[in-house]
Amino acid sequence: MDQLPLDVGEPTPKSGLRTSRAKKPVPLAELNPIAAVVVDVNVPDLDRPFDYLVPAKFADSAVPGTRVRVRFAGRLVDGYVLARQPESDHQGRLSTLSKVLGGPVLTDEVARTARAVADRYAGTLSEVLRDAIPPRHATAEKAFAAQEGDSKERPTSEDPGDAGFAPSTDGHLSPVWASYEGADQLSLRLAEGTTVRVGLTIAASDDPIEMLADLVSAAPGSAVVVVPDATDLSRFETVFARRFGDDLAILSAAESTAQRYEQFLEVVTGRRTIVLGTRSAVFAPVDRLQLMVIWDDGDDALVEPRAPGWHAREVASIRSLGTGASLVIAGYAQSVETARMVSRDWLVPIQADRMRRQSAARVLTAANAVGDDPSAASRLPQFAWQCVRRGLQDGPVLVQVGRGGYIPTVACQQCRVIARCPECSGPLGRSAVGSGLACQWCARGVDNFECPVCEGTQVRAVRLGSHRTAEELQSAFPGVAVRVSGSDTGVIRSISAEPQIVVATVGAEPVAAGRYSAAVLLDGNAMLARPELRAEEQLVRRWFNTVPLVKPASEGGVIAVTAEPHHRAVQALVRADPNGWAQRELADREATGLPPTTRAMVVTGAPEALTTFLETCQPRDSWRLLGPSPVDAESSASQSRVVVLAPTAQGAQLAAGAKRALIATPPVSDEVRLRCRIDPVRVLG
DNA sequence: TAAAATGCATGT
DNA sequence: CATGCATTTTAC
Repeated sequence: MDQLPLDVGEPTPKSGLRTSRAKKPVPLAELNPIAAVVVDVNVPDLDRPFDYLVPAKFADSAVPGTRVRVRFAGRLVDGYVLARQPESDHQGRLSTLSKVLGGPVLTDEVARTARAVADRYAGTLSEVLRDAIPPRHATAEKAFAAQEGDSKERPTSEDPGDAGFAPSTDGHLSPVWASYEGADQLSLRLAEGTTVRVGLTIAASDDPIEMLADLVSAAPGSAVVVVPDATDLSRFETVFARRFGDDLAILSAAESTAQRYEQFLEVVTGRRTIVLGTRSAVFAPVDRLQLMVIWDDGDDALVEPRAPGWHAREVASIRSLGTGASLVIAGYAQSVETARMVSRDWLVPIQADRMRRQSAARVLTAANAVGDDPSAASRLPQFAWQCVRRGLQDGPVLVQVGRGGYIPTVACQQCRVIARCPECSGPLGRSAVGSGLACQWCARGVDNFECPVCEGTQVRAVRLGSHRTAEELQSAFPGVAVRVSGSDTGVIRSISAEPQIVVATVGAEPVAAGRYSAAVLLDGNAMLARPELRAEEQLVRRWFNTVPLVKPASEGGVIAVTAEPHHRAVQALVRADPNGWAQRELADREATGLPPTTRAMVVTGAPEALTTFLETCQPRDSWRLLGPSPVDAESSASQSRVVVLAPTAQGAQLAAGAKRALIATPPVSDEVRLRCRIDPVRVLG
């Protein structure tokens, strides 16, 4: 309002410096001389496009989606052109694009998806784009451009007559799908190109990779398949490479920068239409996206560790909503989030019929043990020993153990149910002050504990035993090779079909040629006792991921579970009913108001900063605030943590409030940065 | 985030 | 009412 910008060339008395530095005017692009640019500056305040003048020399190269360098706040920064416009509504002086780097890499659709993801997680667009677009590799780009120029017969994805790849099925799926009710509908809708969203639970006896490849084949358009890690990726790649040939691109951060960027360019130019990759591949800029598949969405590797910490499943969901692309969330187990999407009719559940599910390895528990078993309470009860012994008669045996470590939590002395906070149902632990108990989530003190199950008033500490399992087994089976697989001792990928014992920590189970003849799942009780909100969920998922490693019941495959036989997690395994377990867990979360039935936000930082944050955030009455409670920071600065639980219907308000608060909270220099995460992996505990 | 603009206490 | 340093504002 006050000092309106003066006409070009007219010097102001007080801006002599600027005038003397001003460059001679550069001719501008005739058409749409303004570029809206998202600058790579990660400040919540600056999370909006900035307008720049497009010089004539960039008129044709600075198209939407291209990487540019611009002068911003005195610095040269990277950015992307979001759009070209005839004019700007910016009142001040516009700067000029400094450089254009390569061709377009950011499609309009990915930009919109990334914007929605940033909004959902109270992050910035530039943060999300950093995840969505791999770092530029100039050499790879040059090589790619040269190669593109050479090949005259560039495969046109528009051309329906292109015989390079024809769907191997005419909307018909392979026979394995026969036991999956609703699969015909699914393939039909994929073939005709209508939107379908599915929660797919795969039975242990079936091959998920071939099945998911079937779905990709059934869909005539582009597909993106996301797996959690490099191990899954290589298994999928073997099958996908065979089935999709040159249409397949692999997007993974494990590749070299050059390879990764080359694959990305193949995708963004539309030369490859089927993408297989790890979490960031969920943003793959394929041409006419038709199908997204997320494999094993309960795996935490699908969460981007850097801010704003998006989950590939949620990104896929957002992208599906924005584009109408079909969505398949598949796994041997069903995550609670997926169960929720099913219960909200956002996903259609598809799973194998009971007969097919029951065809997997038979599950034994202590309840199956005959007569009194004196060792039933020990770490490796008698029926588990027997399971190992019998298994060794015709193949390898897997012994799955939980991670070691002390668990500072308490359980009912009598019935061993975990002691929980009557207020927020967080786990109770020994209070740091005094001798009482305190909630580890909301810091509420609990003086008079009463077990809601058996009314006991005494508690006991729960801890994991040390991992002597391998030695114990070795001395019990002297002639047998006992190998250990774990992140500390080294992970074994695969083993032969020879009789041997593999002791593996959860998540490090090798694949056995011809499958294991038996498996023993240990430490279930201790893992079920962990204070984390998602401990049981992770255990159930791990168990269901282990079943396929063991021979089916028809070949004598047996799995022994040492955890409490009547626990619903064990029952789910016995009955091969992961969906039922997820439904019940969901109902519990609903009853206690915990995620995913509520949207969670975890804020950590200096106590004063937290106060400011919460004020600006304007929590509604329907939101629950847990804490602030002190967090045991390794650094000397005192840190607190607040957990905010809001109804998911108010997720947008929560994120918007968080963003407002992040802007308002002064960037306390030196102090520990205020951190805010929405729906983090570790919500509570 | 980094520079510019503003604010505030201090000293002449 | 300059001067220096801290805090706030702005960024095309």
